[in-house]
Amino acid sequence: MAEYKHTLNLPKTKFPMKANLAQREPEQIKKWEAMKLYDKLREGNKGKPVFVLHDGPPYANGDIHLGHAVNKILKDIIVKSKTMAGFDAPYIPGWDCHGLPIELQVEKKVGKAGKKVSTSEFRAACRKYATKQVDGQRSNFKRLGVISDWDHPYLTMDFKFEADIVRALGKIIENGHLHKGAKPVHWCADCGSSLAEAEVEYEDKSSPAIDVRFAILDMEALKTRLEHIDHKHLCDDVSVVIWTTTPWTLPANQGVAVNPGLEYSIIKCSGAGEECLILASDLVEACTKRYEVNDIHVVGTCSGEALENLKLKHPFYDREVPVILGDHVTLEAGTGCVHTAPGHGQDDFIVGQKYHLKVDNPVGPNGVFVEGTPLFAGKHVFKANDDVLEVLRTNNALVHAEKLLHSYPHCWRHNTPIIFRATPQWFISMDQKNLRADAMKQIKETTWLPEWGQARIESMVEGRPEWCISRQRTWGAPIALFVHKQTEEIHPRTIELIEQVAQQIEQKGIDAWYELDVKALLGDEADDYYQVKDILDVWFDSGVTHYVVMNQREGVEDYPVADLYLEGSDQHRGWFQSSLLTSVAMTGTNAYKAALTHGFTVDEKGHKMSKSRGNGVEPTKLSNTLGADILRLWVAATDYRGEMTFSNEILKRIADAYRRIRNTSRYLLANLDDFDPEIHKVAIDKMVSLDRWAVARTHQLQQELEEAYSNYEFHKIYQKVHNFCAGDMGSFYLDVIKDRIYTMPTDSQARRSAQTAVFHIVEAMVRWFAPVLSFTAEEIWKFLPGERTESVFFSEWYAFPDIPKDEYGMDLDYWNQVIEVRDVVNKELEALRTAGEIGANLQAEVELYCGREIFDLLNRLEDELRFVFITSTTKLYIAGEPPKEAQHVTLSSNDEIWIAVSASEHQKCERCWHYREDVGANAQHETLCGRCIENIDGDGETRLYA
RNA sequence: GUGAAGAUAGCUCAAUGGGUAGAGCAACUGUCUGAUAAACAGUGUGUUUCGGGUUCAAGUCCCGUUCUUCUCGCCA
Repeated sequence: MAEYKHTLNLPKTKFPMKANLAQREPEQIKKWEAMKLYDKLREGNKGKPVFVLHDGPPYANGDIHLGHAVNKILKDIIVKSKTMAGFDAPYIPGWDCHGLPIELQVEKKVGKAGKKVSTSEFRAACRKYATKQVDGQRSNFKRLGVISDWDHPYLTMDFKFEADIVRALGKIIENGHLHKGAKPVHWCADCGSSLAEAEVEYEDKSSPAIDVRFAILDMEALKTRLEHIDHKHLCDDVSVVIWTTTPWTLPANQGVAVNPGLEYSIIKCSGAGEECLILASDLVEACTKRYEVNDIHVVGTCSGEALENLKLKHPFYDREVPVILGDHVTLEAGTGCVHTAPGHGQDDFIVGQKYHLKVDNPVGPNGVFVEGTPLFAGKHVFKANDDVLEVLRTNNALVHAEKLLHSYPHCWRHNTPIIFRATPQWFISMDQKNLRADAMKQIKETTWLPEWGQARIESMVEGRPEWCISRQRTWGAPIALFVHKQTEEIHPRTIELIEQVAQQIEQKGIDAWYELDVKALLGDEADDYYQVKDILDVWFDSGVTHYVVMNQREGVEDYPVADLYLEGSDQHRGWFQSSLLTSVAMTGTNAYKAALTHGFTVDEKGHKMSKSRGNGVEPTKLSNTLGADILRLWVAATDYRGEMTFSNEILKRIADAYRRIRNTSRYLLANLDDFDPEIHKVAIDKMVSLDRWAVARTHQLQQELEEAYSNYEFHKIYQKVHNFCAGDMGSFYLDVIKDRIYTMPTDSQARRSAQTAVFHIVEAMVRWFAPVLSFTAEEIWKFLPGERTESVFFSEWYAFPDIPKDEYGMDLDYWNQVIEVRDVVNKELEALRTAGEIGANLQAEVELYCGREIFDLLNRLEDELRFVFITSTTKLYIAGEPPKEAQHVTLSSNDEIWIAVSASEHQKCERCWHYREDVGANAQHETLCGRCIENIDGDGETRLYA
């Protein structure tokens, strides 16, 4: 039976069907390292136009999560696709290494800096810890197939980097943006440090909400203000009532603010004793209800303005505080009278300055009332709340107390409530040298993708407060300033001194600042100045990577502005902004030409992935089970502009799609087993028409893909490549050419023609998905016939041969029409099959009755039409009188066609499986058709079209 | 609570300046056994989150709603 099977050219390949990615990928990574792929790419691409995607540094702490993987894979896809598009695209990875999260981890191990260990020992431990974290994350990123300069990353803790951070600060000072202030800032008692806006998160907290009497001291003054009301209704005791959720700030109270434009009521309550309370008129009802007093009588009303400068008694200290006016007072909650502690609130501070109120801050850095604070010294503020309540009760100042659940700022690292605390801090001013305005201009000069990113960052920069860059911590770059002990002015030679300090830091790291020989630096002035011991906000570190890396590092040394920054959408508030601000402050222009953002990963319910929800996914674990290419394909397939949904079902679909792409590649390779392009490649104008179509169609798709790559629309690439594999290739072209490749003489032109097309297709295809399925592409690359470079990444998009106008007029449009007819024929064949009359299509014969146009169209294929339909016989007729059993179909061109299908009555050729009349006609080959005999014994058949 | 973005078949994505909602995958059914832990063929599927409005006509424009994500926030 297998007599003729050996005369066929069946597909053959060692390319494995089963991907086995988990095992193969690590081997490939080793090969990339061994061949020094990254270095060779830099060398080989020298002189090409440069494209720089500047890597935003992940924080060097903890294992990478899916979000990290998404970010790095997207960057990798872009860098690789740019490389294949003919750019020199260096990719220097970085890590953010200073900062509190690392300090906290190290504290757990060695104890607090300056207590159990010296600060320099502590810094050494931090450096060691960060190094380890970088190593861990780096191997995780490598495992994802990301190609980058892994051996030479930039670390913000490199001595050179640390020195350059200080230099960057110097540049910003030189440009006049530094500002020293003492306003209240977010303060974390656990950190013992100020926090930036970005380090604050709002969470629900239960606080005491209390109403407190501030008795009016000067009744005569009050009466003067209230001339229009009958004074006899006034009680002896009149109090302004404030409402607060932070009782612990009362010791620092310096006034009570009312809104000048609001109306206030003096109400008389009769209870245990008679008293009068002053409340905003609109809040009287809510307040008295809260106080549970029923018997009330409104004595009179007045504007808030009328109360200005009335003297009040502090509820428990022997202190007179004034009534002051402020527009920030609203009717949203409380009493309309606001307790004002300038040291503990931003509005309080601002309004306090107008009235020259004392900025009292009795709270130490650890959140404990300092020694000498009457009644509360030594108590932690949140614990002191109860004590304050007790004291208020004792002093009969407490009107009401309850619990309130409200949104309250928390430290993003400790997750503990933070406080406002007025301390001397360093700021980058947004306005003293027009930083805000200049940054706003630069935002307009920058491309934001998606577009709404611009509106987002504009609103942020427009409204943000000045940037508090000082931290009272240990592990970070120093604010290397000398401040005059008397004048509090920074040293006049600051810029010069900073450079000298930077040079020392470059040699010894940040410890150089603390071991500094101040005398040597300042000479006789040394005693007049103190050295600032605050460190810089870590956001400053990462914010100046544009200065430290771009324009300095090899590969990007002549390149001051990055083409692209690519981060999660949260970085509008983070790195995009810190980079923008520092860059504008230093140079006047932005550090990047375009900012591209991706969304966050969410689970199948659309909820974000987080540790606490337990719905997170470990990318490394995924790589080691399903393979990094599956993960990469998911990243590419997902429209990252919105949320990126990850679920088991999605992953399953992705794995299915992967198998389809892989298998298509495998089949293409299998048909090239005996093909050597040097010897067998058929010139494009000598190819069979259908093969030329296949090349043209592939070329057309490549153009679409190149555009999608340059627009960073990877999900389109996924869709198009997949559809190409399943549609154009699987269900049409590859199915049709089987007959030619399998049954025609090995070296026949028509067979080599098909192989030539397959060769062009796989050459193109392997490049298309190399940026995404890097491991698989590399694997295919090795199986491709012909001379090969070491890696697919040394090549650019495939250069197709110029396709001449088809001599038979069979262009893309032509074949699209044929395919449409093929589809309707297939439907009829399916009906025949369902009826049990045929099995395979080759068992069928087809008769088509059509109008002149379609007839001419199909007739151009002559007898080869049957190969396009994969049927044994196809006959064409001018419509006339179609038989009754013929199915009538209207094509999209409005042309009509009648289709009659039937099972063939002929014998099946053992070799080509067609059912032909001439099977058995030749006595020497009783089971073969004439075509097969010609193909094995004769010169072989001729094919022109399909 | 603010601002922004999104919500279209089970999944991933489409749908030019408003004109009968489309692909692929999955599912199901069948075929083949010369891509075989494959391949081919055929078959459905949607109150386009929901509710209004404008219009001859709305996934598309307007108003509102719900949910999600990012973001902001002195409830003192």
